[in-house]
Amino acid sequence: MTADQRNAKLTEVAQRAGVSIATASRVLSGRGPASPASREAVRRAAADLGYVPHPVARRLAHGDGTRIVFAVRDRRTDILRDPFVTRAAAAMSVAAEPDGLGVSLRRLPLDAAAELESIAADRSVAAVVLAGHDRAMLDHLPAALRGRTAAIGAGGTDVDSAAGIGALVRHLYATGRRRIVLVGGPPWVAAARAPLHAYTELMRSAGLPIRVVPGDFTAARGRTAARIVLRRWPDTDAIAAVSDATALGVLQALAAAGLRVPGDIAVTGFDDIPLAAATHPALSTATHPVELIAVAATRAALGAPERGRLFPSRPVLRATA
Amino acid sequence: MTADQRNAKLTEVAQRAGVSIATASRVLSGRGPASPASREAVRRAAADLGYVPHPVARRLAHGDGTRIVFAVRDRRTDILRDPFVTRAAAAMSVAAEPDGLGVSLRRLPLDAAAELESIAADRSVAAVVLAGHDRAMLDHLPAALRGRTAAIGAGGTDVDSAAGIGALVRHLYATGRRRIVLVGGPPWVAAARAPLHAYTELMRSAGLPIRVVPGDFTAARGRTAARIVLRRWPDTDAIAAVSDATALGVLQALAAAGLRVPGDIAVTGFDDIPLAAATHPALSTATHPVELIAVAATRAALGAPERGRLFPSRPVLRATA
DNA sequence: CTGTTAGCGCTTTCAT
DNA sequence: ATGAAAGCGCTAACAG
Repeated sequence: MTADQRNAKLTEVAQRAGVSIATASRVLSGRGPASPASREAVRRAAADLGYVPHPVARRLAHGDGTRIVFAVRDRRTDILRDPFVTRAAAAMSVAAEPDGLGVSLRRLPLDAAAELESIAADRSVAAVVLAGHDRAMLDHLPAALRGRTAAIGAGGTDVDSAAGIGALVRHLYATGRRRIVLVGGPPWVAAARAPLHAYTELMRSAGLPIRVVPGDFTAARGRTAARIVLRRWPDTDAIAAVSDATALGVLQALAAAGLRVPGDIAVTGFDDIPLAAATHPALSTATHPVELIAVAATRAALGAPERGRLFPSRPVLRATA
Repeated sequence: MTADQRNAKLTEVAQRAGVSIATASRVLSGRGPASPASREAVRRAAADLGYVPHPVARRLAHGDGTRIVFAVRDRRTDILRDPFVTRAAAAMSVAAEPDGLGVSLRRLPLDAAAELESIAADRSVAAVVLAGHDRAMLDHLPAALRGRTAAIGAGGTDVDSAAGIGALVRHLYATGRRRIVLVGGPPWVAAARAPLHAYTELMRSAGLPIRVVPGDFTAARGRTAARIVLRRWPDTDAIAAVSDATALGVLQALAAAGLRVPGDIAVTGFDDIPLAAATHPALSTATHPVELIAVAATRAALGAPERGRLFPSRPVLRATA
């Protein structure tokens, strides 16, 4: 590999291989026919010259974009700093790297019609990954985005949160808890429906009271929610939150209220964030393979076949329940 | 704004405005002269057609890339899932979005010469942001990368960790601690030098023993480090870690050893991660504006003037010290 | 100030 | 199987 100063271009490779630029292109891009002979010649020439194709030129000729937009719908303006979002975005940035694609992060307001329209019109966008969406959003996607959009959450690639939360609630029940409160997700997020449904069904079939406080996945909301719970249902003996951050907020508020965990009240989270194991008492929760999901969604957005896969969630029982 | 089906191209805008494509380009790209008259005509035509420039074509003509590579040098293979990295990457993804640039994440081995060379040869790369680097790396940057590379950490954009750690150590001293151990960063990271130096100087000038255990910013290493400390220097009355994750690991190990914090041993972290406030006891630490730093580095890599800025770190005293 | 004319580097018909 | 040539959409010398 005779490393060259300036990057060689396709013309030079073709010249050196003694073929036309068209043939060189066919060989190097892997599309179209080429005789074994010229195939070999081009390969060697490219290697000799240390040829690196120009991805931008390639994409322009193809007519496709150079970046993946991860668009997160949320009312919180700081949602793009949320650990779930940053983890997913980072995983996407890793997954798309080999393709020469970068990822851009955008927040979408609850009504995102206009934003989606402008994203669709931006020719630098290769694909879009959505999160925090509702059904309407998925159904009214701009035509130009169809076929190159994937969603994380309900209707797309998601964690099997129903199974995860279900397992935790069942565990709470099995360990004697009967007044179990769910601190759920935001009502306007489609993905919040599944765990809520799982909880509701379990409680109903066990003949137990259904007690739900809506949340927003934050620790701050967890603190507030816990206070609401204590005031509204003083006999509560377990709180299941749909996010670890929320659960930690709950733990704080309970401690401040002088309650012992799990003695007085058991607490569970969801996500199994790294720090869930590092707190006192260590949090019982269920796994959430965010990175795997983000990568799957990215591939789906880029046209990979399998869509709408549900990733398993496994309960991790530590000290709080 | 007569929204059009297909994206209009510059030719059509020029045609509609009654000027040449060159003039239209000059007006729309903002470079080069143009009479107020044609300026206005082009603007209006573009608006009428809902013209959105083709960023990829633009970049090809300009000869510059379409993505920012955030390259993190570390021996840990899972470094790209580290909260610091994901936070920084996400912030960069937000910052670069308006420019139509995406970000890609890559891990670099300790000796990254070859990788940097290949990044330099990749024409899709607009700029590079480095982290976890050492001096040699910065000095031997491929020529093609000079002028479009910025670093997070020593020699680049960084938090003033010396001031932050210094303030915490001084606080420990002021509250009566005399056997203060530092759990530092990895020796092969340039950015780990500053806090170590700050600690060492303070201890030396106070006539106190210098006790350092190298770390790697992880909670696991914090646990190990704490055990080492207890064995090696049983009289230790304070442990200052250079990362919150590490400090949490330290807290765990101390709790497991039956020691009370801050009664027996005070503990401080660094970063002020959101969960630092949510643990029991709440962690005393110092702020680390990761997002601001990442954005500044991104701009620097893209050619903004100001480089090598140091961002302030403010102590946040909670319960552990 | 403005239009003409080459590119930017690669892909892809369309003949041969 | 292969080459010539026409784009992909925009930018930037270079004359006027």
